[in-house]
Amino acid sequence: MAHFTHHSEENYLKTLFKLESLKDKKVNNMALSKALGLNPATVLEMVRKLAERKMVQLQPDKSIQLTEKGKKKALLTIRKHRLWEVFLVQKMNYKWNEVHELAEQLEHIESTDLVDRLADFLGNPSFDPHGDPIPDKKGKIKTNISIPLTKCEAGKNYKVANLADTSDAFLQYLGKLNILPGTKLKMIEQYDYDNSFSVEVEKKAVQLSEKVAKSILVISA
Amino acid sequence: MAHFTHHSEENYLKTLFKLESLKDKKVNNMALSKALGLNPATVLEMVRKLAERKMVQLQPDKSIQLTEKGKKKALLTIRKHRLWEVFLVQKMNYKWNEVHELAEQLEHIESTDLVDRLADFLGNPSFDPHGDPIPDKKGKIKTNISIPLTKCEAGKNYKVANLADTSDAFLQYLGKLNILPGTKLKMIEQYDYDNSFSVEVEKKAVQLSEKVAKSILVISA
DNA sequence: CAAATTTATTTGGTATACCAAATTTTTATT
DNA sequence: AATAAAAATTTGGTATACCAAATAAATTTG
Repeated sequence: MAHFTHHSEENYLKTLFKLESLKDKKVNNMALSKALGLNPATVLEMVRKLAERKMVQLQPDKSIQLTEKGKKKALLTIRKHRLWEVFLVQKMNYKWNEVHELAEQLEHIESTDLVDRLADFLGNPSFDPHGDPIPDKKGKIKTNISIPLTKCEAGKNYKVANLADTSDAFLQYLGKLNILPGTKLKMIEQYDYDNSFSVEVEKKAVQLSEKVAKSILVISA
Repeated sequence: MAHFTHHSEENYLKTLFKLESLKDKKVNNMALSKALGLNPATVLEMVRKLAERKMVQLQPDKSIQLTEKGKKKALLTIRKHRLWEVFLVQKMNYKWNEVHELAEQLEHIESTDLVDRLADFLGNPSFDPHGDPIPDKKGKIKTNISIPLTKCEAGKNYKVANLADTSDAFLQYLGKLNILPGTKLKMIEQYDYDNSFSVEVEKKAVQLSEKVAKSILVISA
């Protein structure tokens, strides 16, 4: 019985990794607690255990930093999560917005071998259904720093790097909007109403649904 | 965070179900403890909780019996386990004897919907890679009481009911041995040496490898 | 049937992972 | 710098799921 020994460890590391890479702001106990939805006392206790296990380092200024070991484990957990998401969408016919909870469970299955086989089975995808990149076996994320349009900041300029959906229908639709790999665009804003986006392409405003936006991968420009 | 609330519950119920259906001997605390590999004190404690949850009933003679509710949950857990085993063998290319541990983890994923989709994805198989029957969505096991030859008792007579492997190669091989659905045979013994079997078919002894035997499903005769 | 053995049960602990309510420390803010 | 606010930390608990060792009850057996 594989005693879920460090089942929650993966959640802490994953969350920590996301917080670290999100902003360049240092991660403190409060931020981590909020992100995990747990009591700060609990989180502090756990972080100390993670420090004993050399997964994180508690800096003198009380910020929490992943060690290389911790970062690697975080990335491998993210890999598992995202591959299972691809599986759920591609093979189990879930919609991309329905899979998070289930992937959250599946990511804790302990077997790197299974994950690698799963990756092969799925055709070694580089992106999950949300457009987020999937780390490789060694925990390396494609240095391809492209992000889906859904994660862009208003007012900034980007260049289309890649498309997560390569179906004809999608490509033709984008073609009509004059969007293709290489196109320069500027994020205007996201509308709360339907989560759609407004972007500027060749001096003209274009409306993009969330579904479309998440499949357009861009890099800063 | 789905607190694995009754993660171990499934193990207890599953094990209990297997013990109950194995022999018609009643299941006591000792037997269950041994089967689970846990301390009797632990098991007693847990069984009492299961009784509170109406999953089992503690009989006056101290035997432990599954309620209908408990039996159903046990069967649904077994369903999950066996479907994941099929997935691991058919899609992840594991060998049938390598999948138990992993299925043990996967069976605890909470989502009946996923299990049903998985079943569809796998073509709604009736047997797992070991030849054990897979309960349906409602927890019903095919009343088809056939068991793989690997589970037969020496000296008893059986009739071939079904084949778990329907590949041409397998059918042709069996054909040469004069074994096909309907054939009557008698189990002689299993050899520890290579786990192969000796059975009597039409008064002649026939040697069957474990691999072959597990795909031959029989009923008592 | 009484002793021996096996089961069941109780008791006192452990580890993990949580929380709420202080309290202390740090960081603003005026 | 003094105070207010925020963050960190401590303290005392909880629930789950385990265990070992002691005791009690039931069963077997000579």
